[in-house]
Amino acid sequence: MLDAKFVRENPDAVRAAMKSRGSNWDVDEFLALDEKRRAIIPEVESLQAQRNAASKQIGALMKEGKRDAAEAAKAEVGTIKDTIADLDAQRSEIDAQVRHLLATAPNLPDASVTIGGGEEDNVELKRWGTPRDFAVEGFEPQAHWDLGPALGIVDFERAVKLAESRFVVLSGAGAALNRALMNFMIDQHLNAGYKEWWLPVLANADTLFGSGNLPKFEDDLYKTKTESDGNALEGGVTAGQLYLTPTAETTLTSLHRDEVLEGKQLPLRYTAYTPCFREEAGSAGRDTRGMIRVHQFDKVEMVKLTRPEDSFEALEDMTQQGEKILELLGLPYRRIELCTGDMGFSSAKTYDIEAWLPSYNDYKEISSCSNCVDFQARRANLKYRDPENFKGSRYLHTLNGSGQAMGRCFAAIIENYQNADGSVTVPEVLRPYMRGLEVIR
RNA sequence: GGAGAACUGGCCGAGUGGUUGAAGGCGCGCGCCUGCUAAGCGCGUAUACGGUUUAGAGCCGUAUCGAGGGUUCAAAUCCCUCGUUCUCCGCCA
Repeated sequence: MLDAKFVRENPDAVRAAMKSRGSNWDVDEFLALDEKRRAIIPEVESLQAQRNAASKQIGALMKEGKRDAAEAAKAEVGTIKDTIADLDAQRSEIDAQVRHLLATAPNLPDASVTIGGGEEDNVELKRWGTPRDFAVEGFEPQAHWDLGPALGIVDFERAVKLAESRFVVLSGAGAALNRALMNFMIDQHLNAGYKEWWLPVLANADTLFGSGNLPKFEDDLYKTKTESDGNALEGGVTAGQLYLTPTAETTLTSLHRDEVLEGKQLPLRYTAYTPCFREEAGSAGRDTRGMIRVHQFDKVEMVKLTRPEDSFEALEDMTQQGEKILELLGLPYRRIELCTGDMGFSSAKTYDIEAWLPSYNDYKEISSCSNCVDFQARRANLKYRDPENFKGSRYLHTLNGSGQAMGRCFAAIIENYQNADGSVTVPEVLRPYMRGLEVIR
């Protein structure tokens, strides 16, 4: 969420930022509502002050036994009361509108981010590793959606039988490889000082609001209830509604929601494995084959809570931590800095890590690391205090990054490590996690 | 899923319609006293928003006693709905 005060005082900067993102968020609508709101507040409050003072007097008169005087005063206050009720109604209407507007405003891109319209304007920052030249090796590489089923470790058909399309079943060495990836990744993060968590994969509306998934992206989420099940509450949220989490970012970031942390505790570095659930409602027809875009996938997530002044350095560290996983797995990758037009809703700056995928003959996103600065902190009320440096409490900064998306990593491994005979060599770092298995055949 | 009890400031805890933003205690901060330690004494100790101010401090106002709504001139106190916790019952990996 943006700081209302900042928007009020820097409307041109916000306008430019929204434009750079390709967002049609209406700064002027906000300013108009904000002005109305700020006009009505003193009015209501001074009337309330009058009422409170008069009520006190009535109390005093009653005590003195002056009943008639008290009754007269009551009648007088009655008219004030009506005016207050009227203004109050106006205020809560405007408040709701302001809240909704602020809740649907995307974060402001950091000044360092390249201005651009979309994917084509992203900036490649580095490459690591060299993709294998299968032509030199004399065979045509198979895509993971052919290779996996051929090896009997990936089964799309049975996934459809059990659920529907865009689900995956893994078996035998495939299931083991997936589990190995999870343990390998988490161990790497533990070595780097992250703390491991195990989390619910159903979360409530407050949690999804804090991360920025609600209210704008409800269509991307699986829900436990339909609208007709319960009482509709304010904000269109169904009573008792839970959502399948699209990423552990949502829950990891909300762990300290409505808490005030001690500055000494920061930075907090958290990691968690969870399955992730996405409707992919808007992605019909994209990446329809294989396990690149599915409704349920596994991910090991990293989240950091930092002091504001440390967050951009923390983003570099976190991105490197994500890259380290791919380096240890021997997967060629490149790092992309997303331009303003391609960044996610909550992010001020995002690096994507893309792994080489022979089936796409291209790099494909496997990780996304973002600094959300105080955007999620404001939504989730995440604060810290540091009495030696300032009075009271301040919003901290939140960061999140995949480390890594296990399904896409799985695909990258079997494609990049495939052999001419259709077998797949297990990356060395994973063998200890697979009871020593060297080759999947 | 059913029944009962509870939910007050950092913590404990008083408070069933009228100077209660909230007694008292603990904790914490500042000061005093005491030749160490311990004890004692005094003062202070919520947050958000709005106004005032160049800014801060200060001052004024409003809101906040689980959340939301209602009754009333006036609600921590009365009513309704919801949430959470605890106890008992049911079900269950």
